[in-house]
Parts: sequence; C-alpha cells; structure tokens
Amino acid sequence: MSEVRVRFAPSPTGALHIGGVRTALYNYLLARKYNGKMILRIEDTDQNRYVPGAEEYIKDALQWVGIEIDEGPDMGGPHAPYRQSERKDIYQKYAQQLLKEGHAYYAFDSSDELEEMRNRLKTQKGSNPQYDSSTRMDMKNSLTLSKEVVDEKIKNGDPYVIRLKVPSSEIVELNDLIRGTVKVSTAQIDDKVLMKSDGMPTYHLANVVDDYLMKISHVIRGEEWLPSAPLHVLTYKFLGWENEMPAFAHLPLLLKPDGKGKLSKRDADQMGFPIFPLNWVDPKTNELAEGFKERGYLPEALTNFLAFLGWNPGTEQELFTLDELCTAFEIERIGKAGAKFDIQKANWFNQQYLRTKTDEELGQILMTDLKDDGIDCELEKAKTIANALRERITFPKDIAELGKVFFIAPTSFDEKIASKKWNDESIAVITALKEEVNHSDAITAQSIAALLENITTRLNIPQGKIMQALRLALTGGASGPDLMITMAILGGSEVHSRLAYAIATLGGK
RNA sequence: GGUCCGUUCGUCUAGGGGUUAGGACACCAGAUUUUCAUUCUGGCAACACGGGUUCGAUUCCCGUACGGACUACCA
Repeated sequence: MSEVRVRFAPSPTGALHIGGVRTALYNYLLARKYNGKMILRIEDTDQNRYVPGAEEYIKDALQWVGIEIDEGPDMGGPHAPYRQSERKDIYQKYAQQLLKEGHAYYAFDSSDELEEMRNRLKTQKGSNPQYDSSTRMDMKNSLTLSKEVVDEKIKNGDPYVIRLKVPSSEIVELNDLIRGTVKVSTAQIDDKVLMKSDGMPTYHLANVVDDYLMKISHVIRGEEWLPSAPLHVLTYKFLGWENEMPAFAHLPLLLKPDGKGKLSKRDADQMGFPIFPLNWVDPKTNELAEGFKERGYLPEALTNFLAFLGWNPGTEQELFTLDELCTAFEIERIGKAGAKFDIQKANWFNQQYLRTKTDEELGQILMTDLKDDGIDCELEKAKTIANALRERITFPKDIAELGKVFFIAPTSFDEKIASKKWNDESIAVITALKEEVNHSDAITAQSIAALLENITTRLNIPQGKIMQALRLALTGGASGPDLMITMAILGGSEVHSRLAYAIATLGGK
C-alpha cells in the first residue's frame, strides 16, 4: 500500500462532539497502524458559523485523548496551509478549471428566486425540488444568459456562485470500504454550489481539492456524508483526478442511548453525561458544558470505549491501550449500523483503567482533592488509603469521596444500621475496644484484629454480630473498606475518640 | 415526499447455509467478604416480519416494516 495519509477535518463551529472524537480516533488508528500520517485540516469556510476558540478547543481535545497530529495548522507540513480560509486562491483556480471545461457554470439567482423555484416544484407530485439538469435552464445562470450579460454581471460585481454541472442521468459508482458499492443516478444529485458568493468554496469543492492536493489516501468520515459522496466522486472525475481518488469509509453514527436518533448534546444533558471531551463554555450563552475529562473519564478509557462503538477486533479482548488499538485496528471490521451511546459501558472502562493506576498516582489524586476541601494529607498515608479504596472507585473523585471518612469523624450515624445492630453485645465489645485500644497511633491491622479477637472471645460474642456496629461507630455508615485496615489508617487515638463519641451519642452501658 | 444507508440479547457486539447462536456492559441469584465494593459461579435475554432460493436459512435474494442520514451560497 502506498503511504497512508488520513485527515480529520472539523469545522471550528463550536466544541468537538464526542462523535467527532471517534471519527478522529479511527483516522488516527489507521494512520498509526500503517505508519502513515495524520493530518488536521480546519474547514473554516463558513465565516458566519465561525466560533472563536473552537480551533484551539479541537486541538486541545485531540491532544488530551492522545491523538497526535503529524501535519496541521500549527506544525505545518508539505501541503500547508491547513486552514481552508487560507487556501481561497487554490479553490478559485480549480473552480475556474471546471468552468473552462464546461463542468461548472455561474449562477446569479437570488435566494428569493431559489426559494420560489423550490416552492413551485414542491407542489408537483413526486418530484424533489432541486437545482439540477431538469431545472437549471429555467434559472439565471451562464447556461441560460448570453455571454455578454454574464460578463457584464460579473464586471458589475453582481453576486454569483459557481455550480457544478451534474450530468442528467449517469450512474455514479462509489466504493465504500464499509458499505461496499453504492450506486446513485446523477438525476438525484443537484448542481451543488462549489464557490459561494463570498468567494469561499463550499465543503464539496474544498474537500475534494484538499484531499487530492494533500494526497489523502483514505477519507474516513461520518455517515452523514454518504449521500453527497457520489457528488464528490463526480467532482474528482471532472477535475481529472479519478485515478488518485482516495478510498472512502463512511462511519456509522453515534445514536442516543434511548429511543432513536443521533446523539445530541440535549440527550447527553438529559441523561447526565458529557458530550464534549473537555469543558466548553459557549461564547454566546456563557453556558458551561462539562467535558469527559473534567467528569473524571480517563483518556485511555474514553478511546477504548469509543473505538468499540462500531468496531471490534473479532477476539474477546476488550481492554486495549491506544497502542494496542493502533495495531489491532482494521477498517474492514467496522460495523455498518449506528451504535447507541451507553455511558454505563464507558464507566466500566473507566473503572478498569483507574485500577491500573499505582497507589502513588491514586494517592496524588486523593491528596489534591482533599486539599481542595482544606484537608492536608501526606503521601504515604494517601497511598495507603488509595490502596484500600482502589477496588471501589469508578472515577478519580471517588477516592476523596470515600477517603474523607479517614479525616472527618462522623457526626451522625445511619439510623437503620443503628437500630438493627447497636445492641448490648455490640456496645460491650465496642466499649471494651475503646478502653483497650492502644492510644498511640502505632496500631496495625494485625494488632487491632488480634485485640478484637481477644475481646470477642473473652466476652463470648461472635465477631460477625458486632462488625456492622463497629463500622457504624467508626464511620457513621455501613460500607467501606476492610475494617481492620480502616482502623489502622485511623490510628489508635482516633479510633478511641470515635468510639467514645459513638457510645456517647448512640447510648452505652 | 425523494435518494441513500442500516436492522443478532435492554446496550455494544461475535458468528455465519446445518451452532446448545459466543462474549462484554447492565440486571438478577448464589458463594466468598462480619458489611458495601471487589472476585468467583450461575441465571435472564437476541437473529424485525413476509416471501423466495435450498434437502436445510438467522446467514443468500426480493419485498415489507421500522430506524437513521441527506435533501442550504452549513459542514
């Protein structure tokens, strides 16, 4: 295979959607697998929709998930510039070529006139109203107007667009790597605008020209482009690039978790999960949308999860690092059907990856989170706590959430547990433990276990009957890591005072 | 409306003319854990429908239904 060159070509109209991240990921995986190049191209040809900060956001997001760009606006490359707004002249040149060769024409119709045409045709049964071979001779363009009039209009600065002259009825064949051969009659394709009246190209022209010039080998993009792909094939042909045309792969869409339809920000908000990789503040509304990163998703978990939405390796392995994904990835194994976005599975991946972190890494997270709550904790202790908690967390913030109990003594106690488990027997054991626990901090899980063993056998009370009450007294709740370890971390004097407080509040003998 | 694409457990999916249709998430149950979590074991649960083709279709073909995308001087 000749060099694999793929591109991710977002338009800077806002935050990068999670579906966009997946598209970028698939491109990246293919590039890495074949030691090819990953190109970032900014498609900013719509000046009305341009959102400041969006380009930066996209780059930051890609970097966070671990997608490295080989060529793009920042690092440049052999086919710079990589921002379409900076390539205007190039598109103009090819538009002129198409014009000269009779594959395109000038059109002067106003938006009112276009609308009128569509409305007129809409009333006719079965027809789909579009600017095409059947209607263009009724419109104002260089096909219907005399050369003199056209030249005059252009000289006068009358607004015009350049449209592709699509043949009236030919079959265009598109070979899609995921969907196989797709055939469309040109009768269904309209004379798409190639150059807008502001001198900017539309996606259709810019995309074809850039992919050709940048020597893109595979166009991997969302399925929403499939209907216009035949148009692009046609454009390649007209430009004389048919033999250098990239391979196409149209990805199935990400669907909303319940019901039907594509995943939208609205759904995500409703279901309570993020849709953007990073926090995004909408510059118009000033509204903050929380990102996957800030929500506590690890980039490796997110990429693993995303990769499996529409692709699988064909084995039963599910956990893949980004590197492993790169080698395992195959376009042929991408599915055809849209995938519903199941955040529970994402959470599971997150849990799996969080567990691979060392006690030190987890401890660091705990320390900084605690600090935010005004609690100081040294690393060794943080590591111990992290170790005790590591099997119980899904998100990084869970460590501090669950670990707080080691720093903040309970002020109230779970009533249900209290009424069930706080009785003469547990009070006896807990009172004895309070008296006998080594008040110095130097207790270990082993020593405290031995002490408790000693007390329960002496009082002839089965340990199982009092453990719940003991946890209640120590933490105020009914769940948490191993109790002996909990007490060891707490330290003797803290255990003593917490037990004393519990006895005082819940009652004792 | 038109064009195109799609359809295997609730979800992500494997599979493929003859299989007990496999895995994972979620859920449920049991075991372990004194508790919760973990872990382990087990369970629930799917080939949209109707016609063909075939000795045999979930698998191939055609329809239907349902879903989706597109139908802009947006990408």
